[in-house]
Amino acid sequence: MCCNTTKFAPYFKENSKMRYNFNDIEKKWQKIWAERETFKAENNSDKPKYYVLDMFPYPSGAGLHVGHPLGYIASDIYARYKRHKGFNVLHPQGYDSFGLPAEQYAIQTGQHPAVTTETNIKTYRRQLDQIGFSFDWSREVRTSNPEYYKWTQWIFIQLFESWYNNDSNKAESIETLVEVFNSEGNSNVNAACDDNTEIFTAEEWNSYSSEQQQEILLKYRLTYLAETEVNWCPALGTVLANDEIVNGVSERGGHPVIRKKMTQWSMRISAYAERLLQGLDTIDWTDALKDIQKNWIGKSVGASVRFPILSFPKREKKLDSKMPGYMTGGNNSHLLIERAKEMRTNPTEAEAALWGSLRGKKLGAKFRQQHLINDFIVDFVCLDKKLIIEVDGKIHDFKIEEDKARTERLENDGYKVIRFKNEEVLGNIDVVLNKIEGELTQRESIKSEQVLPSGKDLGWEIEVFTTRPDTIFGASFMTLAPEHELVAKITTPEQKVEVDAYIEATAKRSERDRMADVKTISGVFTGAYAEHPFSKTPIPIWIGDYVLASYGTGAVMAVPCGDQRDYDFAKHFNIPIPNIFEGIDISEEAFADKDKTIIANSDFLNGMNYKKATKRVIYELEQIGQGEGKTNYRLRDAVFSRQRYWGEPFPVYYKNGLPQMIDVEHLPLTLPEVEKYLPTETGEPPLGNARVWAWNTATNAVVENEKIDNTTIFPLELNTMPGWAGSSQYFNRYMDPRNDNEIFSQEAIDYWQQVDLYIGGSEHATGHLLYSRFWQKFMFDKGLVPVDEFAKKLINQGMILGTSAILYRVSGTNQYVSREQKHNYDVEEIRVDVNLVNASDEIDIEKLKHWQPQFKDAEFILENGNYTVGREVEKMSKRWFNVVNPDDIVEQYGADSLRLYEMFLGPLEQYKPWNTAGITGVHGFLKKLWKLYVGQDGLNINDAEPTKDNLKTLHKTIKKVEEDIENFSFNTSVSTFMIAVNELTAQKCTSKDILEPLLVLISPYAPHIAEELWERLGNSESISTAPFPKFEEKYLVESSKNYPISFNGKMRFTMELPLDLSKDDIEAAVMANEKTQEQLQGRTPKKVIVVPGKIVNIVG
RNA sequence: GCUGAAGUGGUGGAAUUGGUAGACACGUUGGACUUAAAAUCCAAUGGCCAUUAUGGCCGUGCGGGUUCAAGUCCCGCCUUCAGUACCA
Repeated sequence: MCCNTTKFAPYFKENSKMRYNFNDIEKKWQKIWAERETFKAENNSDKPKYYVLDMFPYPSGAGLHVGHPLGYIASDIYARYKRHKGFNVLHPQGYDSFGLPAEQYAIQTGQHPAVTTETNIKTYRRQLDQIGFSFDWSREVRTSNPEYYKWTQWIFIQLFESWYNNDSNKAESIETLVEVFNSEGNSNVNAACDDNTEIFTAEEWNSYSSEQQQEILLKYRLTYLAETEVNWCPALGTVLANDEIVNGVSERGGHPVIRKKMTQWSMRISAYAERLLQGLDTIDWTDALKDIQKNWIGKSVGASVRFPILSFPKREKKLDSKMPGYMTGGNNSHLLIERAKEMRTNPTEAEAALWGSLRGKKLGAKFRQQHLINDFIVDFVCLDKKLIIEVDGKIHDFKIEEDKARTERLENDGYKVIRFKNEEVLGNIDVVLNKIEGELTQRESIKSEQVLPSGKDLGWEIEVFTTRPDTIFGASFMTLAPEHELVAKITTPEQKVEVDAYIEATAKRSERDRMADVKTISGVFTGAYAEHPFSKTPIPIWIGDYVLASYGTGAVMAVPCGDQRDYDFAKHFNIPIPNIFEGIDISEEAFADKDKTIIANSDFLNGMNYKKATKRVIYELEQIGQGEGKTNYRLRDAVFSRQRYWGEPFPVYYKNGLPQMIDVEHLPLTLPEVEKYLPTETGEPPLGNARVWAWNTATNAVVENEKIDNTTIFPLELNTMPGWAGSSQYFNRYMDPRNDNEIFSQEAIDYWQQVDLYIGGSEHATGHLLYSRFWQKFMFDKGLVPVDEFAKKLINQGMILGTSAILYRVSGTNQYVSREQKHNYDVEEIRVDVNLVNASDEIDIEKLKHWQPQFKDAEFILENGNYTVGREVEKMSKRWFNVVNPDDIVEQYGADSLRLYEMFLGPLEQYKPWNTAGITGVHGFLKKLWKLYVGQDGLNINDAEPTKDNLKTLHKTIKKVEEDIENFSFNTSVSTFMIAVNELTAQKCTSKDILEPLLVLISPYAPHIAEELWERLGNSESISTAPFPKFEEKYLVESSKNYPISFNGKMRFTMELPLDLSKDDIEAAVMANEKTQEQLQGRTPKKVIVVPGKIVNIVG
């Protein structure tokens, strides 16, 4: 035995070298590529540049599944192809390594997210390496590295220091804005800013305190602090962006989401709405993706119209109207007057705040403070309206009975008493003032009984946005969102109860309920009327929850004849539906087709079409000063704060509650250590747990929290940045990733310019891909990048889906029934590991019993001795147990097989279920390819002159593969390779002139086998930069064509004819053929169509 | 509802401007090799009807239309997927 082994060993060794030993070959070349840095890109080169980028992955604990590499393989093929075509190719890879899963894991285990992330990245790297990607790993970036997020923080500061000038249509330094404020105030500034920004003069600006100025500037900055209503997810303890919510629950984990008000950092992306829209026309992205972004930006063009509010209808007088004068004290006045004076000079904080807003008829009525009424001192009173305002401190909680008696007595005298708590006044004075204002308008003046307060006199008006100003004469009512600020002011006393009840009911309904319930029509009349700008007729004002406070002005002019919702609303509440369309029947439904509209019953708009009428009505509105043309966008500013640990810290500390930026030279501000990754007990973000998280402005260092003195040492921001922060400029950082002085050098960005080809999933359409475009445009405005779109071309690869395996458990038992019989039982679906199931959908019951304990004692109702599982195609996910790992495939078939197979599966953009059944096909192809080059005894290659057939096969392959790669049709080029190898094998081709160029064609797809065979052919340089073979038409030129001969369009037989025959000659030849006569059976054809080189069709 | 994409054998999918529908694979069936299995090779494979090699009919979601000729173009539907959703 021993001797035999020794004797045959050399033979086996030799033989194994001749086999397609993919595991050895792939390891060998991966090592060589890494050692020689074969794919390292230089920032300067004589070659033209090409930048191919993948969306970098989040390194999750589950590792790569077979879906991840799909896009990477496609981009790698393209990158390799471009190298063959003589380009200097940048093809980098990195990790989007901040994110929720690592943090969730940290919360559960206490493991620092950085540790988990590092482990996961190692796994990713190993998995990526074994697939043989041509990444330039020397440029790797990780968003969670301080050296990287230093620049994320830097961009944040740049945004903070900028405002958007709508006149120059670009972002500008905040300094330029301050200059304008100093010299002329803000009345001429045309900026993207908060809606509630007040107008001030230069004098006023200069009189403001530094804090007041900073507060005003925040309303202009491109990143700003604002109290916003956010999507709060209690389970995750964080705010979610709209695109992180799917069907009302969080995308991650599926937890419920509620609306909540919080102070948050926001990004003023809305300033860029129009440019984000226009820019789409300049880039080569798919229409599908552009449409998603267009919809998301949601531009609508129309007009803004202002409707004055009319007087309320008269109501009966109930109040006792004896004139009280201003001396309203009672018998004990002399005792109380001194006390009242004292209280006036020493008001509480809340009283002082409120008085500041009530004094000097600021609300349109005179108030007195600490005034005597009978034997009471009331805080504030408007004698004219007999309205008393009381501001209560904590002590009043214990004097409820006393207060009640006092209120009763005052009300008997005809006063109305409203009470506020200190916190209400200090917390949100606007709400308080709004309520007071509402009360004032509801109460009659005792001085003037005949003239009622009128909205028109007060200058109140409802502003609406409409896309159909041409239908303004069809407006028969108005609807306000229940949350609209005017609602409290204009509602008449008669309607108040009903309106309040409706508002309360709406507030209780969650977004989800509102969404689910689109059909129910609800609303309430406020009792108030607005005046039509042209007809001057009164229009009733309703509230209804179909109007959203967050879009437009939160108010609509309802034109029931032209809008179905308005129509339904009008029908439901019996509101008139005037018809303003010529010859259109609106008795059944509204008519919304604006292109077919001719306006009638509309005064000066009669007889006009939509376009003309719109133009005219806007002109008329401008003439009377009640409206103008306006464009609205659905795109909202993006909330940028997350109540999370594992994210970029904001380079921000707080001085007197106002945010201050840390100087750029002190970046990065690194994440502090915390003991717990959960929010603090007081509900602060996890960074609230950090003990060393204060900023010392003297030393410019992070110091212990105890040292905070608010003079030199200040608290730091506790929120962190969202996931998209780190991914919004990473593509530019790859150009110069190790630069510590700049985000990237001028030379680097000038050389690489922008991404030429970007490949990634379309699920990022309204997230990463929109935010990145926004930041790129900002960087462009700042002169930092040469182009304002970061990716010239974008391809969306489809997702590879899993095929889940489903067991059917009979309800309430531990019995499982096979698929065929499930309809006979009441069953629940249970997903199980797909690896337990064979290709015929039969499960291995023994393995299943060991898989999870619940199956140990389970009973199975079989069908023909087997248990067949149900199948469901869905997203690959750990929780569906349908994840297929690429490692096993690589182990069993090799990386080249995996690469080819993923491409062969179907068109790149298509969503497709993973199914390993076909992988033997491409693996067989590689073996066949190998055998074409390597025989039992060595290479099959020689210098034989190629035959005509050899050349024809090669050149048609060159042509097809080149076209396919340019069109990203990778699946068809795999077929083309198969055909080529099948043909060359049949031709017994051994010619080096054919087989060597063929390797270059295949190399982008299957680089390992190509490199190996390339080397065996005697090449010492890597195949990766070998020139792509040149296609030559002459080898494909044919002298004859096998014409399909069809009769009435149906192909019956074919006929070989020379290509240089004329039409007539072809016709003659075909007619002379006996098969033609057979088909015709004596009939004479009516017509013979001859398309030379294509087809012959005989009609008749 | 609106916007976009798609619908082709048992399966994944081909078909560049209208011009031989089903390339290339998988699977299945039969055969060769083998003690056997694997691997490999050969043949058949859209359906139906015939069968003497030859043939015939029907077929690209459904119904119409344009054309010598339609998977491809036009009109009207159906279904699936994705995005968005009371957006004024």
